[in-house]
Amino acid sequence: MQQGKSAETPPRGQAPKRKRVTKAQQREATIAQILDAGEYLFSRRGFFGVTLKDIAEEVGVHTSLIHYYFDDKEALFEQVVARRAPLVNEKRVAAMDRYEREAGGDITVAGALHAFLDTNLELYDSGEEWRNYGALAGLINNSSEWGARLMDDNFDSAVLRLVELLRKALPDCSEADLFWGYHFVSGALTLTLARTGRIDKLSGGACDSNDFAAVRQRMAEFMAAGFTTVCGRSKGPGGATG
Amino acid sequence: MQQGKSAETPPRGQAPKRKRVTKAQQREATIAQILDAGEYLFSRRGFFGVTLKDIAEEVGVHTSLIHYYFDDKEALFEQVVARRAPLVNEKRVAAMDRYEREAGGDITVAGALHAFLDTNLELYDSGEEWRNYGALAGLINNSSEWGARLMDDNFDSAVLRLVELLRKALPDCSEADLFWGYHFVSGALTLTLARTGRIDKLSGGACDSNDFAAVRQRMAEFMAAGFTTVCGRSKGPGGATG
DNA sequence: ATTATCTATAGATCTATAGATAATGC
DNA sequence: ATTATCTATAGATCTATAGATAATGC
Repeated sequence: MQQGKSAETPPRGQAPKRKRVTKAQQREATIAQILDAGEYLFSRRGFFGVTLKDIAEEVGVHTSLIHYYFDDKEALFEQVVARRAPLVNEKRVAAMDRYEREAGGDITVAGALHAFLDTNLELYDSGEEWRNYGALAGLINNSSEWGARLMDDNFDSAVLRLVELLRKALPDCSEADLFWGYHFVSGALTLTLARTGRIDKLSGGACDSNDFAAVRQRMAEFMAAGFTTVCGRSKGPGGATG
Repeated sequence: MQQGKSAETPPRGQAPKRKRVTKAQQREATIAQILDAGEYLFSRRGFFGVTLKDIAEEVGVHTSLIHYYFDDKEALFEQVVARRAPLVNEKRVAAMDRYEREAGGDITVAGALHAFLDTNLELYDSGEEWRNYGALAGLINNSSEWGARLMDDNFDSAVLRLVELLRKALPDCSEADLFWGYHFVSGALTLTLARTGRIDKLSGGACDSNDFAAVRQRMAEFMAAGFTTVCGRSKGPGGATG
């Protein structure tokens, strides 16, 4: 079913192996291939549904090579998750910083959510590796303890920055309302990233799991209205529900 | 770590085995225990993270007994999912039917969502078995193909009934807006059911993953505001955002 | 000399089946 | 006689390690 180790097709779109490169380059390239393959496979079947052999075959190397580069399966999984998280956070924070600067004192819920979500949805739609990574995040976010811990470790900082903006937009909103609101956003976002295809079938074709542009057109406004309503009031004139 | 096979502690709250019962009763009891144990374990670690031996030990029987009652591991998993789905759907539909009857012609988005969500959140908080089942649904909903198919097979009917009500409340809303809205609701709901504990830590204690009453107080109104805003207009006087 | 990769294998599972045993059913 | 449960085991993995091999590094 998979492309196997045919020398013709370089696995997962990586460069073909061994082509006049230094050892350091070769090392980095192989590690990246293993992480890519793990990301791809873990995103479909979860931690326990993937064997090191699956990953090794996807890359076209022997299983023992994975042990050469990674302590164990769990460490590999955590590195898969950790690899792209910093860029996710940087982009989120950069977008929110920019928004805050441009908004001056007039921060709105919708504005903050647009900054947080739109950049993010674009990133997670910007290539196969990001689509896989998003689907993996979707799985992890709905998994019990271990998943919650991984989400904490990797994504909390930027999320707290969002909540800070929301707090400025809704100064009278309770902490519980703010964080439950974020919880709803988080569930909706990670289900989107998971691209399970459920909404496609359910909607009889009106929606397409892979149409992130459609999500961007709706999600920030949808959630902003929720925050504004639940928190009981918008922030003064020119409120957030536009 | 688990309670093992101590004869004193009946596993998963089931009745102790073999107590003057007919074979049919014994059969049903054992099957129920296996499904309960599977539900519990699958909800924490997913399909691949649980072995038949894990389940057998949790129940206190031999692994081969699971094969006696179930074709294979996959069939067991599907039966775990299928077992409680009819009751979920019945309760959802009954609540929505009642709401529609009582509302007369004046169906609101918030009313429909309250009917769908509140009954559901209550059910999923009504005992350990329901908490486990909800967490399992949370996992499945964010899993790729197989998960989406299981959700379709088990939960579509009641969901389509909800969309029907929403369509009546928002007659000018596009199908895409309706179903994307449901997609957001679905993600938020299944993350809630998963009870991962993430929001507890993130909010510094302001929220508690297990406080479904707090979710009930917020979720329907939050989502109703989202639908109403994204669909562009509410349905005439006395609209839905109250 | 170092290191990227492979071969070989240990030891521990895992799912599933065949067949034995010990109850209940009638 | 039937059936709920257990014993024993086949055959297939799975993770991980030890040690060999074949490149690059200097």
